[in-house]
Amino acid sequence: MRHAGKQLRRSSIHDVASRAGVSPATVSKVLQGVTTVKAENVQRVHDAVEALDYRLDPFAADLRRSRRRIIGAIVPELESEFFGSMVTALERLAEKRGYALVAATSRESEKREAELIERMHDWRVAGVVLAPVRSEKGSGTALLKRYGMTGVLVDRVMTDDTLDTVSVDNASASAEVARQLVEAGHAHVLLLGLSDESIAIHTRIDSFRKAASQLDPTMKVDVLLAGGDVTALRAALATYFGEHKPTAIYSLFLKGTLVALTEFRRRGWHCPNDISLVGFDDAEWMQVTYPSIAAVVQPIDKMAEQAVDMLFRRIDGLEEPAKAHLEPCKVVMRESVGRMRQHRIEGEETMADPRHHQR
Amino acid sequence: MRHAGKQLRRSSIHDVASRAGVSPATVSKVLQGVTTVKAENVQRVHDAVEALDYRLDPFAADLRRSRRRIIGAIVPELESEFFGSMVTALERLAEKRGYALVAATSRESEKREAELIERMHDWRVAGVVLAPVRSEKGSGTALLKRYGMTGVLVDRVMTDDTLDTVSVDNASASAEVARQLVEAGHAHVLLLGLSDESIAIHTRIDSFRKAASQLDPTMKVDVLLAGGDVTALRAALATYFGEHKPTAIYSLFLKGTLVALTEFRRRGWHCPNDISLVGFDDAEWMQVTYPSIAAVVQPIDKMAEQAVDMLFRRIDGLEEPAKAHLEPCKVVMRESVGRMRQHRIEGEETMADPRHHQR
DNA sequence: ATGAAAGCGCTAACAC
DNA sequence: GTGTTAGCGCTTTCAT
Repeated sequence: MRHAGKQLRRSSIHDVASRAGVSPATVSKVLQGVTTVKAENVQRVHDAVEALDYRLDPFAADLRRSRRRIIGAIVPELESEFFGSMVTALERLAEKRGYALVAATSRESEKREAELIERMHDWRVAGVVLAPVRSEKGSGTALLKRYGMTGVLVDRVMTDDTLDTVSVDNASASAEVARQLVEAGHAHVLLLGLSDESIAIHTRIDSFRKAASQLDPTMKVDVLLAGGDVTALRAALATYFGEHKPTAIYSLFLKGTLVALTEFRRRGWHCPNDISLVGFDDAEWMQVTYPSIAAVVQPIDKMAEQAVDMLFRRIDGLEEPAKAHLEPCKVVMRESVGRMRQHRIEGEETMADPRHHQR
Repeated sequence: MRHAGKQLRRSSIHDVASRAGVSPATVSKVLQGVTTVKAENVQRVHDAVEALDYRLDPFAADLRRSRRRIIGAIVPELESEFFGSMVTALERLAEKRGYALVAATSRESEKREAELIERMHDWRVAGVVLAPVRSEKGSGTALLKRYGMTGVLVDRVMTDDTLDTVSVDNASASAEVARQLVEAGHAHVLLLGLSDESIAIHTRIDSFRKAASQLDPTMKVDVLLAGGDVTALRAALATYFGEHKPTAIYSLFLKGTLVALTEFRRRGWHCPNDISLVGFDDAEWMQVTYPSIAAVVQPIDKMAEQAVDMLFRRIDGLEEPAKAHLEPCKVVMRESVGRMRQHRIEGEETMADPRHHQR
């Protein structure tokens, strides 16, 4: 173990070889744990490695092997804990299999997503986990196919695909939200989302509708889908509240929950007194605020596990039709959802009268 | 542009060369924009590239050049928006200079941090941006030096270092918090943190103390530093409240703010009526909750810019003593901080009586 | 203006 | 058991 300053050239396998008095090939064998090397030479190599502070260049090795021990991850963003946790989990799982994970953010841009896929292709990654920007119709999955890359899609459901996908059981989750809202006596619910092409979002909407109308045919379900960004949604919600007053909001995604809370603040409304709120996506802060915010929690680690499993099955050469894996969510009701008085026993359509106290 | 299935071998520079009827060397020149190539051949090469869907293997190129166009980022975690935003910013900045960023999480483990530094070393990255685990005394910076790697530390102040560092002006920020708290009439403040070795935290404490005692010599400042993890802090805070009742808490880090909020909930306390709260680190949710939470906001993008600037200056060969860069924070007061009645005019030491309303 | 040759650091046949 | 040889895909003198 030698202290090194700024080295001009790092020692290579040749240096180790000559110091150990063997050939580079032997060093390579020792380093890979091939057992057919004479014990004495194994020792000499190890000594040389130690003396020279030698470390193998994995890229050079991979180059020769024509097979990169890297898997790529492309996520829309890293600013919210969902994808942060996702990447962390993927990293751990990939490393467990001897691969390094390189993550990149598409920053919600389809163009950048495409560039990143090309970069991963150029890097000859063994596989890529792609969390597509917004729509799963995106060019991303097409590119993956076009390049013959092995990949799996996460956080989006399958469309037509020849690609394995891992996502959350949106239908069941939404149905469960509907069930709980109906049971709590809510008769008018607003679903809040962005009008992207995402099938996931539409599944959330449709299953909510279906479940709700089954459990309470009279329930009124509004859907507010703003095009574009969060600002548009904020404006749309403000307008909506000018004319309607649902007893609960079911936000279809995390930012929607924030938008709802913002608008509540602006109007001086409080959960659950004035309105109830439950959102898709959980976050750490949601349980410490007052009121705590009800949420559909996605099993991030499970999704990551599934994704990496499927990916490596493909990397290992499995040939079989693409599968769409669905992981179940948990719906965690918290203080932001109030119970309405006697569900419609006297045909009443009055406003909230939660049993929960505010303060 | 040809549609490819699973390719057995991607076309290499040789394939392009032979298709274009030139040598690989010429292709390489064309690809690098060397101007001394005959226009006709330039065209032929481009045509061949197009026809074969050729893409250069950057790792092979880097290998030959003995210089990897990669910079590494090592962060403690990606689950909170701070480091997520940091990595996103670093990625953008690195790419602007033609480098790819590979990020990895040390998961708050010094051991893993060391392993990651070694991996970056093995990868021959051009430089690394390291956000050290907890203590900046960590082995991380030592390893960086030992390997002669060029790197910069972020989010931690300089200790003894021969390494450039970029951090936040903790002293000014804390002094400003003290000023605002004193001005709001607070006379007893609890500082809440983890007892890691971090100089940053101690700076925050010391400057708060100093500023506070200057502005109001009678102010009582308690400091609660729990060893280990967040659970320990939660317990310590619960105990502390058994005996003391400050009028405000200044949380020294994000998780502390969550712990404080948790404990407030458990006790049924509300901000700012029962107690005020301001925390180091801002988050998106803090402005939409009720009450909104006051926070010291760190200029993440600025820090990233500084870090990348310094890093590349070193990569480009600059030799000069390491510098410690300090970026100023903004202190954003929000509803969680209340104003106490007439600051001690009649020697009163009564509890909160905020002018802000709760609901 | 171009190409042959050498080589970045490594691995894998295949002889010996 | 071990070394020789021949690359992986690229760049870069250096002749021509």
